[in-house]
Amino acid sequence: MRIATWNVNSIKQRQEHAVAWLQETKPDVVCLQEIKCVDEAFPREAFEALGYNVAVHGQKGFNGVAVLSRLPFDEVTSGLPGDDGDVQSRFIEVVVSTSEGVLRVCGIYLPNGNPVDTEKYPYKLGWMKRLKAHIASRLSYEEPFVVCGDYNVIPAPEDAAHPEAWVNDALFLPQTRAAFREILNLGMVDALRTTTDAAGLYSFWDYQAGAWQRNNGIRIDHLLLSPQATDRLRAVGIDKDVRGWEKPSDHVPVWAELALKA
DNA sequence: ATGGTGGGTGGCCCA
Repeated sequence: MRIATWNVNSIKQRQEHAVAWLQETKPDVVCLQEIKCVDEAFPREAFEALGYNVAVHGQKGFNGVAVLSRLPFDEVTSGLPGDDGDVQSRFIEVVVSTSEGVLRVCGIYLPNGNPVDTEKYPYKLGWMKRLKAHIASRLSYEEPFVVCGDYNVIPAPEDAAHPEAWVNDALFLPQTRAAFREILNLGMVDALRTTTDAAGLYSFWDYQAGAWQRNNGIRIDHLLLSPQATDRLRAVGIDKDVRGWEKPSDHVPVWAELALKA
């Protein structure tokens, strides 16, 4: 079972890329972020034609998350618990049944948090606190469970080509990294980092200043695994070549292969 | 070097 995450930066702009990438890599479950459209405008037919079930939690213009799955959804819920006043569409959770039991997947678009001297940074930290509480609650189920998406967190200096450029940024501030570590300390495992300590593995390159051409990247798209999912982890990858396609997203897909038969 | 680029919207915000 291959589970992938990809911030597409507008599904309308990236529909053809998404179809080509799905046909090439055939993931079983895909979490998409920054779809930037309302539910009704999501091009679900394009993905249904490839055999995917589609769950969407959209929003006009900004944010928006979706899940594509070859297996039917047993459950779909959206909205991160803990703040009824939060109207931003950044969280969706699904459950599918494999031949070896259930798999729970949360797709997240964690707030960016910049500029840090505005209300945006406390919103990010509050969102991370709510995410931690939700994950803690789900871990009690003792299921294979994956929380993947655009975390907008650079976990460590080796996850940036130029870490010194990020020291005052919401993606790398000590408080941000500490909040991310608190989630790991619950028992969640960073799929990529548990398989390699290599530096220079990135998932995002800014559109500006030739960041892609200079390989000035950061690793901010992550798959965090419950202990029961970690036990089944077989491979992790970053589909870096997608960043070199015509009119790309600024993020590329990241995926994990779990030993779970559909 | 306080710009640069690319997505949304609607007469600027967000990343």
